[in-house]
Amino acid sequence: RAPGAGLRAPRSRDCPRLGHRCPRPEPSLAFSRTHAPAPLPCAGGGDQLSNQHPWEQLCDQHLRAKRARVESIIQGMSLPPTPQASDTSLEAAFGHERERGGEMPQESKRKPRVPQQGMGAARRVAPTAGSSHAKGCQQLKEQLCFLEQQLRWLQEKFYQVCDSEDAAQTQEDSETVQPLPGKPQDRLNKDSGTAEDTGDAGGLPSAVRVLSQALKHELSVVTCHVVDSVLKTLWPKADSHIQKQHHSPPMLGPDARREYSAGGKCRKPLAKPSAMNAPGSLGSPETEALTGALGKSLGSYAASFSSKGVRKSSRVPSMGYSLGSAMPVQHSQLLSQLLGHGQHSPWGSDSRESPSALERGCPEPLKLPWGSVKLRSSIARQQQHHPLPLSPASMESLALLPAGRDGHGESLGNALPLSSGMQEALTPGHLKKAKLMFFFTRYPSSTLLKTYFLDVQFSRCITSQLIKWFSNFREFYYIQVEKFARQALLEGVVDACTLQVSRDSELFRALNMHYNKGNDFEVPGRFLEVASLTLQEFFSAVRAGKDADPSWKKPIYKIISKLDSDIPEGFKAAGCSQELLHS
DNA sequence: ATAGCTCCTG
DNA sequence: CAGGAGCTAT
Repeated sequence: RAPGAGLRAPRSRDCPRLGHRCPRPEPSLAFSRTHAPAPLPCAGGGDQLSNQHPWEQLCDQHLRAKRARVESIIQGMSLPPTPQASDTSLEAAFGHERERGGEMPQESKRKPRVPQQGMGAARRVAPTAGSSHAKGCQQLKEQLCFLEQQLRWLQEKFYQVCDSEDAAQTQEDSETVQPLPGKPQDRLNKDSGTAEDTGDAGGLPSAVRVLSQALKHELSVVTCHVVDSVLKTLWPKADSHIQKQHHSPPMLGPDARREYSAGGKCRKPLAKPSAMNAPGSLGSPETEALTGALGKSLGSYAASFSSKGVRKSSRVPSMGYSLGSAMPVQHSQLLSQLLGHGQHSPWGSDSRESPSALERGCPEPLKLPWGSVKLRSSIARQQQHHPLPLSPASMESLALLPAGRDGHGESLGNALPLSSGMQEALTPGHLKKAKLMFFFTRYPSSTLLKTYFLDVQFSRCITSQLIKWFSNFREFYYIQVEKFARQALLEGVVDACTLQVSRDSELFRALNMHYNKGNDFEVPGRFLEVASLTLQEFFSAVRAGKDADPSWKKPIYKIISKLDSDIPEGFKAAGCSQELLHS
């Protein structure tokens, strides 16, 4: 592969460009083998392995595909783990896929096309030796990141179901209400611990319990596989160490997991070796992977929101499809747990109290009639029987659930996630979110987009539409900047450096008006820097008369394309889009 | 051959 | 913001 192609690699399209409205969504989204992480743990028709749970089959296949991909990537890499290895550690995977300054050669973002005429000999960003390895790492990072987000998404969905279930039961049974209505893990433990206790007439609780176990199992299995293969890939030495304890990948014993945890720096990025991840801690690898990756999450995001007024706090996207204000405490707890605060993430506590869930391999849930028990329907029923104060967005999200789509013969693609709220169309909330994301990234890769719009079922149309959005954003952005650059020139500005975009400047207001209409998001300072630089570049170019060249903007685009920064993790939150909508 | 970009238009 | 044309790199 050519050196510069790194991030953009994962593509799997086979039909010409599409507008934003597809006549019909392709039935099998099944991200082809070229695509990195499939958005769903379900890819492939999965008819073999009939003794396995459908989920498990799908996941297995998915895993095999992923493994194959990883291995092929590795083969393509010149093996010597360069010093970059430390840099390409998993940390980067969950952090900065692009560092400022573009010192990562493999991070070839969209290379703005070199002008057909102007720029002459295309000057690439000299990606050289080792770039293929780094590129491979980069891909792995993105894959991991993406997969991890999927897991997180599932996790969130799962707890939403638990919450609604729990709320309903407390009402029905008139249970003595404790000060705190019970944390998620409490419910979980109750569910998975006591065998048939909660099973009631409706059958829903038991279904949820079974689902809980299945989910936990699947998540842990998948995560283990992925982490394992990545480790194998990047640190062959560590691999040999690990394999001693870790022969049968799917089921990890507690010891193995502990060892695995202590496995060292490889995982450090996933979970900072602090309190909750102390070597002796019982957190399973998957737990730490999740919590760790979430760790740097909403804090920074929350900080990004302006703090005028108490109300602002509610603007921090919380759990999607929240069931209203009925259980604010639970939700905030849930949120903080998902973010890895406190030593017990839901999953961690689960593996502590009932590690058996992992070890026994819980075959029981495998017999669950998945077709009949849908998360969605359980939520819906909940809503009917116990109408909770639903925000419009929540209603919307429910309304958009693929309820009546049965006509499609729903193939593999949407087995679980779709049934629990995956959307096949982009909503105004998504648009708003995308606009805010523009403050951080002007040139998001499709992979990145998939990572941040977890609640949408990606298809080529969706991808194209999102890309088109950002293209439109850029267009507006550049037009505005150019306008102000020319204006400055006319006003007699001489030194480009004096052109700085502040929050007071008109340019900023124009931009802010478009991307942040309600002005309820505090635009990151970094964006101001980027805007300033763009302004200066335009100014200088125009002043130098470069605008005579039809493609005079390309070099500027190229510069700006390197200035993308990380998007706060909070934007990945499931309900982010909806929350933003009425903020 | 095509994904993704810009440019232009409505 | 979407659609389409045209271009480029892969």
